[in-house]
Amino acid sequence: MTTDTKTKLDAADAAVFGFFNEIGIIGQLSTALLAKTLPDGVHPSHFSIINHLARMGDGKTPIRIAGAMQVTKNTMTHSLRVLEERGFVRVGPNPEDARGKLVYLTDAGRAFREEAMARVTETFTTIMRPEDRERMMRVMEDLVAIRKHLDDNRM
Amino acid sequence: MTTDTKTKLDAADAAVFGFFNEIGIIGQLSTALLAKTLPDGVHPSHFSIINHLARMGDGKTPIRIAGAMQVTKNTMTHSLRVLEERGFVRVGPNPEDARGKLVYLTDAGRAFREEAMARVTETFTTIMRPEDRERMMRVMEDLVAIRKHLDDNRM
DNA sequence: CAATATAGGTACGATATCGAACCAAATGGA
DNA sequence: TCCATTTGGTTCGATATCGTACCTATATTG
Repeated sequence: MTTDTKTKLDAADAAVFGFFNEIGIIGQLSTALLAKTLPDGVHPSHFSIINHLARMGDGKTPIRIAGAMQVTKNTMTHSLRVLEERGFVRVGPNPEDARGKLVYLTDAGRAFREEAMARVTETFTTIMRPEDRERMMRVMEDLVAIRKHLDDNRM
Repeated sequence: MTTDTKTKLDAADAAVFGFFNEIGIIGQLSTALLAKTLPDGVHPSHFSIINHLARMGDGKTPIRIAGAMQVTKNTMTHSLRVLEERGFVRVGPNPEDARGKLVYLTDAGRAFREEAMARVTETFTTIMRPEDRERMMRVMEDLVAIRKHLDDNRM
């Protein structure tokens, strides 16, 4: 029985490892595509921050954004400085905590997001065939569930 | 008709964008997990190179590895130097091309991979519940197809 | 109330990655 | 054959990210 159990476990382990391997490759390829469609000097991580603020609402603290982006607060300090220099975000004081700050999207930031999303989406949809889109729609529900579970169980 | 077509296109576009968004988040979270299980000084990209050589066979040129890893040749030069210093790979001359080199895994490199994979897999399987694994198995086929299509259509 | 602990941010040094420039060997015409 | 082009690889300067240390302000506890 031990060998049987072990064999099953190994197969399951390999499946899990393979899943993350596929995810990693697709993520890398799509991030590379995204990077190419962004203007010079704008890193995918910058776009990701703007996108997050637009989707989830702005007026968040740098720490919260760093947590959501899975980067350290030092990295966020740096990224926010770049975004502020470009006029995409505004960083103001936090009225509720004299130590903290709050980050707001500017009109220029929102406009930049719209434009970038249009270009990126055009690139993506050009490459993806109808059958690929069907595959994407088919797996979406499971992907969302897995993402949520991972998100809720960070270590 | 134009508006109808446009509406459908927008919905499909949003689905494609959403798919890559989910993939990106899962990829980031899993890479962060991987990084935490690797020993100090070993970057996920280093593990990825070793894993690639073990799976696909070693004796490849740095350029080919760089292409597979989606990084530039400069980055590969740097990564291979690190891996060589750690004794995980051996870089020798290419008998067929005096300009080129060939990369081989050492016994230490293979041993390191075994050990790292065991730790990583343990971390992953600890977090993933049975229902998550079912989801993973369910989406694997579609993910592989999408990955292959993206891989064959790099731009 | 004072001392300590905690949390938000920043500064600094290190590594990973990239783009551009460069070198050396191979390749392919004229 | 010889020169131009291509290809494999390195070097250099720049940015993104991280870990550690540090500062300041809030929170906590005696």
